[in-house]
Amino acid sequence: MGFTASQIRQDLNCFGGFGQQGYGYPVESLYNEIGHILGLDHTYNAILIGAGNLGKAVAMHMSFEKRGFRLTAIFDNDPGKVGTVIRDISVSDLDSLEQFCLENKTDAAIFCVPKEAAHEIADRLYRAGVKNFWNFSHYDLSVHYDDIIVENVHLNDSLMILCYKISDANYFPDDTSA
Amino acid sequence: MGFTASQIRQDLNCFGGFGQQGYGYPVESLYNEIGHILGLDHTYNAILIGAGNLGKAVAMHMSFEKRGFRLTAIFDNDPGKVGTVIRDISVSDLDSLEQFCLENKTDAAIFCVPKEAAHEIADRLYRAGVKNFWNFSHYDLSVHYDDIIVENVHLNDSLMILCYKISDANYFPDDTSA
DNA sequence: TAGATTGTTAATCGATTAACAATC
DNA sequence: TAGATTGTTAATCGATTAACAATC
Repeated sequence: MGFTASQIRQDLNCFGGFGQQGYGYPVESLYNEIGHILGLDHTYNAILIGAGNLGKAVAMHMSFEKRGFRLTAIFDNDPGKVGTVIRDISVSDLDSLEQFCLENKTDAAIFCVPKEAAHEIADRLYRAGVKNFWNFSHYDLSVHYDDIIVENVHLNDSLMILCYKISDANYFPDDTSA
Repeated sequence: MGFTASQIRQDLNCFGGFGQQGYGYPVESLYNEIGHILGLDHTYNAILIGAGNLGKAVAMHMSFEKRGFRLTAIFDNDPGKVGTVIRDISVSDLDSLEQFCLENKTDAAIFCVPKEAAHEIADRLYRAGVKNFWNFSHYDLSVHYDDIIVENVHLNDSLMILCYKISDANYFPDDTSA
């Protein structure tokens, strides 16, 4: 993966000693330990906001259980989508968001809404007590709150990075630094 | 955004001096300069491989023109998808991939295929001369080639990072380092 | 002139790498 | 014992921050 042996040892030792000098690391138990450090053995309840193409893709293709989550509900404000079933979950009306959060422990929100709707819906989630976000919207959620946890997936940034890599390689064809 | 003034100045000066001492930076021309540095004023031709939910979401919601790209074709191996239209582009059969690349300059591939198909299709693209990838597949394309450019969007990693952030915050509630 | 802001050098900080003892 | 591999300290490297001259 391009890491040095030294780096691996340093990084692991931030969390403890997992190997045995002269013998090596026990692969399976180290794998499990890393999963434990990451918190993958939790089961955080997550709700999906937005059942468009992106929301659908995320709902259908992610192995939430392997990553410490469980998808408990899907919300959309489009009446045409409410009631449709995605991966065994019936899409609920966004109006019932607060009620659902009141009745069901909700640890995180997967945020697949257009930029225009982001601020308002984020606000509703925050007031309903949901403060952890997997944010696919092109919107900086951290602007308004300092006690939320956000992991951003900003595809525009990613695409611009690709553009830069291609352009840079074209200008400096022999540069192998990338 | 959490950067210091010093860092902004240092970073900009990697590419030149864009401001005027005592006066400031001209916002609009600096914005354009950054776009130029990133290569956003290019028009790279990109093809989308995979017209599933994720591929559809990417095709429909990304402003390719603003990011230096133009979507020129969409391919899928599912006969049920071939011929359907996504954002004015008719989905082509994956069999015609090589022929298309032969007849149309193709700079990059947006790679929305399942892990199982990734290696084979990446190989076909490489042999057809496509060596720049926006990679949504859970597959490490750089394993086989050292002369390709890859920008990865690995959603599993992102979700595990969120899981870690939540778990870490729960263990150390007063730690503001995140 | 005084205040403000960039360009650029120097100082600081943190992460990566190297080295080596401890251990199998 | 010899070879190999981790744990841990020290050295190196690079990035961030601070400082200040140049300039409006």
